[in-house]
Amino acid sequence: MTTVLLVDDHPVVRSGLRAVIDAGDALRVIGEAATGEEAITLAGALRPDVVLCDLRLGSGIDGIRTTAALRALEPAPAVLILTTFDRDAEVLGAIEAGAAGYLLKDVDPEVIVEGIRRAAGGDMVLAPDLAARVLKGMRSPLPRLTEREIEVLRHLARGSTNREIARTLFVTEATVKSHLAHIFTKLDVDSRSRAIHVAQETGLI
Amino acid sequence: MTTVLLVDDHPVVRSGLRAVIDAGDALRVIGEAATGEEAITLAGALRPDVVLCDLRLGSGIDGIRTTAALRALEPAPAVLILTTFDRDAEVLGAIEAGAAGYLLKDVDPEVIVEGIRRAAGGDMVLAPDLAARVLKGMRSPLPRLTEREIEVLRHLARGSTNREIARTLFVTEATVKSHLAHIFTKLDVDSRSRAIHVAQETGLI
DNA sequence: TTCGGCATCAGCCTTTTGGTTGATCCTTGC
DNA sequence: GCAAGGATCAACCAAAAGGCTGATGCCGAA
Repeated sequence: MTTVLLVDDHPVVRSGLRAVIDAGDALRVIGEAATGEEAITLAGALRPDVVLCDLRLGSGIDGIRTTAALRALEPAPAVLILTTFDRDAEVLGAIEAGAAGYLLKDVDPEVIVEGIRRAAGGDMVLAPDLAARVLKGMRSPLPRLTEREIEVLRHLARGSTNREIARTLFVTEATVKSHLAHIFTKLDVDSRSRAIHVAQETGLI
Repeated sequence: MTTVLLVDDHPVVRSGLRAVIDAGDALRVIGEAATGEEAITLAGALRPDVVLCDLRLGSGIDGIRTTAALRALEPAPAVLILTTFDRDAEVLGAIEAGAAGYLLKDVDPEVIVEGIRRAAGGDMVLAPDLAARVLKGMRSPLPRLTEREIEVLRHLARGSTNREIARTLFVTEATVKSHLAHIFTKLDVDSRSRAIHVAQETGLI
């Protein structure tokens, strides 16, 4: 019997997953968590074979950080990411954090069950096109942004001006412009609006 | 016995809702639809008392249009909107389309069951702060944008420059700037980035 | 028909952004 | 220790964006 811990901030989704998973004989849900913190605690106590974890967990730590923390446990559960969109940045981030793969939320129940069984068996569970990229060692077409750049990007997406960003980050406008120039180059755009768009499209923020 | 039709493009969410709703004695799920079109067909055939409908339905018509079509049926089911965010524009749009209210997906199962029961009884089901605005006859605090302005806003959100927007809409940059000035005034912002942010926050686009 | 809202455009001016180049200081890895 | 990458800053220039005022044509409601 493969044991499963569910992590999703929506009770309804948890109920649905539980119904789907417990329907068969091979899998059993042994716990539910609404937040990443809770998931880590519960996983330590319950020692599930597989953790099925939503990428977005409302407030608190996100699915990627949760994955990293879960994989640091001993024994480490297989972590399967549940997501609505197969956005490059986040999914690949989760895989880099040690996830065994991801499932799209809009697939049929059987696919979810099958995915969990494969993850428990040590397989990678990925959509074909993404699997190809991962196996070829390519990260997403988007270069990595540094932490600071992501931070600036977030402020950008809130509509902040360079001056505002500079003030909040306690740096000069020159520094902000420098970060932005790097961000633009990496994202291959030439305006803040388009940077915001690309960042949102790719799940960078 | 109150009958319920579920409309959500995610099978897992439907399973969860079914489990939650069928758990009690008062409600019974009599059908599930993955799209708005399917929902309208099924509602006509099954005549549910309440339709629980996700606001976002992937491809095809959205929750608002679905609501409008459902309310045009005879007899019309009570339509309860399911959503992740209580974004003004969309939720109010759904209510204008005849929805009996909305439920946030992250509430507890009991709240959902209670909401369905109240909707079946003809009540409005709204979060307190929004209820206040609706009852006071106020639409959202945001002024209405014209169609053209929304159109410009959409291009804006894709990161287009004024020149690009002008070209695609076959007008001059002066016109685009004029529309933008109106948009900025109405949204109470002073930059395109912030306009994008506000528009996304409020579900305007 | 007159008025208001909407879409269209123009000119002028200031501010903000973006491009470029180059520099310093730190940390980390080899 | 040195190279590489990252964060920080500066100065200069060109382009884009934004603020303001005002004008025209169209349409529908009062």
